[in-house]
Order: sequence, then C-alpha cells, then structure tokens
Amino acid sequence: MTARKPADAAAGTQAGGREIPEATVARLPEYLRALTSLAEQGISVCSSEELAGAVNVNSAKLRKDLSYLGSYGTRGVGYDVDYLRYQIAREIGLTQDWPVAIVGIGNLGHALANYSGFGTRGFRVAALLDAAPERCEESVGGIPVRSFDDLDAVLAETPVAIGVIATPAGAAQGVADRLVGAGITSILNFAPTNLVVPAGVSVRKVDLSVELQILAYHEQRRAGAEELRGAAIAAAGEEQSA
Amino acid sequence: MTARKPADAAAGTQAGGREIPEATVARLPEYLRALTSLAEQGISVCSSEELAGAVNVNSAKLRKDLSYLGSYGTRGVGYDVDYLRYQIAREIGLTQDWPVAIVGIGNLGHALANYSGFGTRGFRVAALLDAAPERCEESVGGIPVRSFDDLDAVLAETPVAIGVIATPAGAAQGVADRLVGAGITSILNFAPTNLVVPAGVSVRKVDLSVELQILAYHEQRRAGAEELRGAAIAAAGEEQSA
DNA sequence: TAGATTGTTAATCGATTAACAATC
DNA sequence: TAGATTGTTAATCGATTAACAATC
Repeated sequence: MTARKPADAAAGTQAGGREIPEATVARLPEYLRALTSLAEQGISVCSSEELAGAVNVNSAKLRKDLSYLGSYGTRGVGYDVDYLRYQIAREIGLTQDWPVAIVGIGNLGHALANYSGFGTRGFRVAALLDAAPERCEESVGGIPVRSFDDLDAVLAETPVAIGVIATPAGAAQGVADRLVGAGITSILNFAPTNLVVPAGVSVRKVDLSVELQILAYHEQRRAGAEELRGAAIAAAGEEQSA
Repeated sequence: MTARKPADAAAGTQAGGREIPEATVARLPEYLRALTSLAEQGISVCSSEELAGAVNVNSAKLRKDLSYLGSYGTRGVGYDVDYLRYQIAREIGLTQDWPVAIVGIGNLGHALANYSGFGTRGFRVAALLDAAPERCEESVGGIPVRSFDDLDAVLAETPVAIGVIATPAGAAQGVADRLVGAGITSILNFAPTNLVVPAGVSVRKVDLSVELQILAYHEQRRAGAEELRGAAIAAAGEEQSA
C-alpha cells in the first residue's frame, strides 16, 4: 500500500522516515479517534475544518500536522475518512500488535487490566506482574498474575513491547531498571516518580497529582481574580468618597 | 508571610498576579515533589543545579521558572528547601483545601478513590457519585457512593472544587454539563472524549490510550530505523559485490 | 469555468537555553 | 576579596496560525 515516494527516501531525514514533531505525534491519536467517530456516523468524507472542529484545534494546525504524514486529502473536496484513518493508524504503528505488560496489580493495575480501551487498537494486555502475586487475585480478565521475579521467564513465553508501571512510587525505579534490563524500550509510568532510563528508552508519565495541582493553580487564580475585582471596585468606591 | 512587593502590585499584569506560562505551571508540581524529597532527606539548602538534576530539567529553565514566582533564592548560596517549598505550594494554591468529587465508581473510579496520593497536598476525596450507586459498593474508603442524580443535594452538603470524571466515554459530556451547571469550574477527565465546556472552566485530560499510542509511534520508529540500518548495510554490500 | 479546500509559506508567538552581570 | 550561584538577558528553537497559491 502507498509506496514510499522516492522524494522521501532521498530527503535528508533521519533513518526511519520523515521527522514528525512531538506536538504533532501527540495529536495524531486524537485525530484518529475523531475519524473513527465520523466513520461510525457513516460519514465518509470530511474537510479539515470539520475534523479540526471535532478535535477542537485550529484547522491550519490540523492540515500542517497531516502534511507531515503525506498528502492524503483532495483539494476542493476534503479527506476520505477511512483512507486518512488508515494512514494515521499506519503512521502511529497501530496496524501491528502491541502486547503490554502491567506491573503492580493493586487498585490501579487492576483497573488498567480491566480497561476496555486497552483492547481497541493494537494494544493487548499480554502479562500481569506483581511483586507478591499471592496477594492479588489469581487472574484478571483471564490473564494470570505472575511474580515479578519471574519477569524473564514470562517475557520468554510472551513477548511484550510496552511496560506499564502501576506500582507504588518507591518500587517504580527498580521495576523500570528490570524492564529495561529485559529489553523493554517503552514504559508508561503511573507512579509519581521521575524514572531514570538509558537513552533509547521512551517513558511517558501519567500523574494524577500533577494534573490536580495544575487545576488547583488555575482555580485559585480565578478566585483570586474575583477577589481583586471586588477590591478594585471597593477601592474605586473609597476614591469616590475621599 | 512575604508581603507582596509594591513592584508586583504596580506591574502591568492581569488581575490575580503575575502571569505564569503554562509550561512553567506544569513543572511546579514536579519541583514541589523534588523539594519534599530533599526535605525528607534532611537537606535544607540546594542549588538550582541540584534541584534541576532531581527533576531532570535544565538548570536555566528551573531558575527561569522560579523567577516567575519571585526571587526566593540567595545568590552564591542556593535555595532554602523549606522556604521554596512553601512558596511554590502557595503559588499553586496547595495551602488551601481542595475537595474533589469522583464521578463514575467503576474499576478506575474505585482505584482513584483509594489512591493515596490524593490525600497528600490539599486534595481530599469529598464525594463519590455514580449513575447506579446500587451497583457499586456502598462506600469506598469511608466515603458513601451517592447517586449522580442527587448531585445538587450532595454539593449542597459538601462543597466540591474539582470534579473527576471516570465514567465511560459516552456519559462523560453529560456528566461534565451537569458538573458545570452545578458551578464546578475544574474538571479532570479520564474518559476518552474531548469535553466541550464554557470559557472559564478548566479541563485536563488523562488518556491512557493516547499515551500508549505515542509510545507505539516511537517504538515503531526505532524498529523501523533498525530495519533501515540493516537495509543500508545490505545495500552497501550489494554495491560492493556489484 | 467558479467554488471549495488542501498543502505550504511566512509571520508570529511562546518556550528553551547559554551566557553573564548582579550579588551573596 | 574570591568563589559561588542566582536572576535576567538575549539568542535560538519549535509550535501555532493567518494567508494564499495550487488544484480538485
């Protein structure tokens, strides 16, 4: 499908294809979701304006983002929903299978293992690991919980592409070290610690407490602004009466 | 403590204090965590270099970030850990109480309700809501699960500053509308939907599937690069033999 | 051909970082 | 005073966006 253009091969980009900016990469999954939703509604063609509206971004930004992947629209017409969807999925790598291992089967790990969104797109829970599997239920969603000590044995049986860390903060770095040691190069970290990993390993962090703090900052700011407006009105009143 | 300097009051910033860039706001919680960790280790003074190292950022960036808050370091010496910690906490708004309501007490909502990181810092689970509370356990961590239909009654009893949406995607927008209608202006959304909210309402989104897709992209890219390197070596070999 | 919409250019904006004067 | 380190400046980099030529 869609043979790589000679121009791309000749371009002075790094090995592996065109450079896609990080900000764009982070938006591709959003576009994909919106396209899937459009397809479900039976819509087969959409303009950049429509798709951008669904994702809440500027249409120029959307077009620029898509231009990094190639030229998959038709001027004067728009984008074929299914075709664009396939191209984005291919670019992200969702046309292949991504087995995931979850480490730490506490409340969160349990929730993640049951998360239905996991199943969609190439992602698949392939292994569940815990330091003390005897404390967990024996299996979650049909996947047995194995001891983290048996990591190498488990990975020998079941290849894993992405490790998800759902342990307490104190255990996270040790788990990351062992995952990296076992050859895993993509980690999603739910523990509130900054993992240190060698170059060539990707880590993404999801941190509830950071998100709440960012919300708190803005909330406080709004409250403060109200107070100040009140104070300004009061001060204006004082000036009047002075 | 630390009276607002006249210069600040006179500065042409918007109501509510100095403008802090979004990128900086997102890092303040990280600095706070690192400072707490230093304090626990009994360290009372640190340089920007040391603190930056702990958070894995450039020390110039750290100093610039802190400069938005004020001038809390000592040239030639560094930062007083406790003092800086207090100043950042105050700036974020963590010196006050932030009651949180969690909506959707499924696997994820359950995990969030039990999340210990919640308790630390002013955050506190104040209410748990579910469309069908009879399907949930009666209470989680001592907080009863109430019907989302009773939202207004619950909020009348217990003030809530931040709403956390942990419902399925399909229900999220409706829940957001009702939260906003009830006067909540900060929402943390775990459902994979882009919420539409009026101006003046903050929404942060946590999306497992997006994070996994970003990891997949980079993982695929690394694999592709390896292949290309292999191909290049093979091609070079062919040229040799040709 | 006329209308619509992409893909791209160039201007703008915001974030990062090196360098250093200020100052403890 | 000499050494250390902050706070700030200015250069650089990357991301956003308006505008429009290309083209269906």
